[in-house]
Amino acid sequence: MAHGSTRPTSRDVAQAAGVSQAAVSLVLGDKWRGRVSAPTAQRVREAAHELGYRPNLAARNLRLGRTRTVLLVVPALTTEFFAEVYTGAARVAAQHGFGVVLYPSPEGVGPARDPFASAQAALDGIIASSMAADALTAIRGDHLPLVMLDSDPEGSHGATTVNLDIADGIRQVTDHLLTLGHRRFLHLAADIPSWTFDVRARALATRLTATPGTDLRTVSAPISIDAARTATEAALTAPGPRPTALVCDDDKLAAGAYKAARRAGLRIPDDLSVTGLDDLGLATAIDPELTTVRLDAEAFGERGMRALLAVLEGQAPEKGDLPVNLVVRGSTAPPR
Amino acid sequence: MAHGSTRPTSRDVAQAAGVSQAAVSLVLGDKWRGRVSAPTAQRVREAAHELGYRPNLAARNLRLGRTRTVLLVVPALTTEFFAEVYTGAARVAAQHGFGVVLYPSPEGVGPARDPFASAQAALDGIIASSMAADALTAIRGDHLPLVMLDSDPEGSHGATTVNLDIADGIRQVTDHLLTLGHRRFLHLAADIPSWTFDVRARALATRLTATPGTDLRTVSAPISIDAARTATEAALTAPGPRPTALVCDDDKLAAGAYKAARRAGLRIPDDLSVTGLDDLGLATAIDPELTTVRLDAEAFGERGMRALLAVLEGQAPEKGDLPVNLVVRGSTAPPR
DNA sequence: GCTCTCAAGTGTTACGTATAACTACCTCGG
DNA sequence: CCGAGGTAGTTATACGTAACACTTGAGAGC
Repeated sequence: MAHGSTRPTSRDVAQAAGVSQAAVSLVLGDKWRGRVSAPTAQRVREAAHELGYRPNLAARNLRLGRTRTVLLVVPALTTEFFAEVYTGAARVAAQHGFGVVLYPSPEGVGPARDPFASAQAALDGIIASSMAADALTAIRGDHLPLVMLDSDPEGSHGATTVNLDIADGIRQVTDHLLTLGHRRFLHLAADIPSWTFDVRARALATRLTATPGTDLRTVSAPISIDAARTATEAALTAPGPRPTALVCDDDKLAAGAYKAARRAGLRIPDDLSVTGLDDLGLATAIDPELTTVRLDAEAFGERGMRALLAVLEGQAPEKGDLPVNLVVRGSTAPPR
Repeated sequence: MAHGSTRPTSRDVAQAAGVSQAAVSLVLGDKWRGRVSAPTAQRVREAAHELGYRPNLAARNLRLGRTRTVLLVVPALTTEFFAEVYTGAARVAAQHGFGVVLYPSPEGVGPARDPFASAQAALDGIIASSMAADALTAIRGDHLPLVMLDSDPEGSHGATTVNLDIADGIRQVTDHLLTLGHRRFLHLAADIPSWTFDVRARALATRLTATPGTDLRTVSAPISIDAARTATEAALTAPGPRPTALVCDDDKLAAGAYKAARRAGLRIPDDLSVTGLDDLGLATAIDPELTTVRLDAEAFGERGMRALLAVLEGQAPEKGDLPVNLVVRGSTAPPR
């Protein structure tokens, strides 16, 4: 609402066009065929444009009982991953006349603030990343249609789940490293309780226990370059035979590992092969470029939004995980 | 709204508590002192909690004529910079009972889609980055209170502007390089029409023309690592004396420059000093760590939100640009 | 000439909330 | 005993929209 004069309503438009408010609603709602004559409709449209009329969305939402607005709950936007998820979701949403409101759960841990209080919006549904699960207690109160991203299909209390095939990505990474001849593995795990990271650990362990003669150690750190560096440095300087392959839960952790390797005097990939997961811009910014698993974040967001739209229309969402694929770059090589 | 049963309204709560709907509104709106007895108020709160009542925001917004929601228009979220701006803005907003809806203008160029159609929200005001200026034509239609981030204070048609003191940042960078002994400069400029980048070019040129014996060339590229690499590589292999200092419009461009230098066989900082601007996480992920200008994106978002709140309350916003400061790391050294 | 149908509208209502205006009861000072 | 003032509520209304139910006039069909 402007400061000085109040903004025009459909009634003002009606008066300007010399028709009733109902006629304005019909015309602007594109439901006028057979109810209003073409010249009248044109007059209404002109009057609306003349006055700079914009429908009051609060009133429309109240009347219709739905908002065509969806909430996307993500962890803090510290990488571009969820920004791309948002882009994909918003694109599909726009095609269906929906809007997407982004709710990045506050950086710090602890139970998130009420997303509804923050994103003052009235909502039709929610898409939430499992990494922002602490926000979900507040969410589950309202039992809005809910789509969970990268979440345990079993433990999601009936919410629809949309997943990337992360396990397959880790299998591809592991096979790549095994084929190169690596046997001693270190897993740099993300120190965040989330199904999506459990999957990584499980897939890696499964593959390696099935391969005789291999060895796996694990170290974990919060997802930050500094924390990853510290944790990796400790692991690399620990007693015992040094691992030759370092599998990181994501690209950011890998970037931290690069710095640890450098400090420890190890060259990548000659002394240590490193892999990431995500394929962020960061992956090609560091030297050598990172061998990693490409996740199509936009497609992920699109799929999530399509699933939610399906739920809203009472249809069945698409099944199956989204494929991922290994991108081999310069950070992996046969062990010396 | 849930699928099966309809969700409870304040009238349902009233009935459950044995009071009128008005009393419920008073109690839950915390305006009951002296109007409703304490035991009754308690009963109402219990009934509301029991039923899982959530006020219908569409109805509230309609009634109040304001939404306590603000739109933040930013360029695509390809770095964490605007994510942090959002964080700061959202924090201040939450303290005042406001929500922030994020509208990243679509990646592609061209006039942006109508932000209102996308973010279905009814809005009280707008904060917009000058880098997303193409979205503004649609915005200026509704004359909502508007705060512009990093925008020309003169040419903003009366919108409030909130700026970082980028010019001072560039001055600090330039002085640092001059003190180290550099005389031949290359400016890697962002190929985006925006006041914030004009400021950089002007500040750099001003400082260098005031310093006899210096030389400045300029090359520009879109803000992407690959584009920056290509442009820089061309400039570094051009005929004539090679620049010894490369001033980049932001950190991402600097990361591209690193790759160009590597390809050209130049070592940083021995053969070429490089500076960035932003201090993204990227700045410390690359090797050597980047000398850059630290922009406090969260403070920027906070300041922007406070300015908008001031405008909404008819007060005068804070004046003065936000300070920035040089962070010297390993990418700058005296020329050989 | 009468009914029937159809086009082109209009009148009215409800969505759920916040609040202004009102009421009824009680207490207490004079 | 009366009114002033406070307490504890209630009733009624408006916000702007969408859509249902209704009206009116004109022409078609017989």
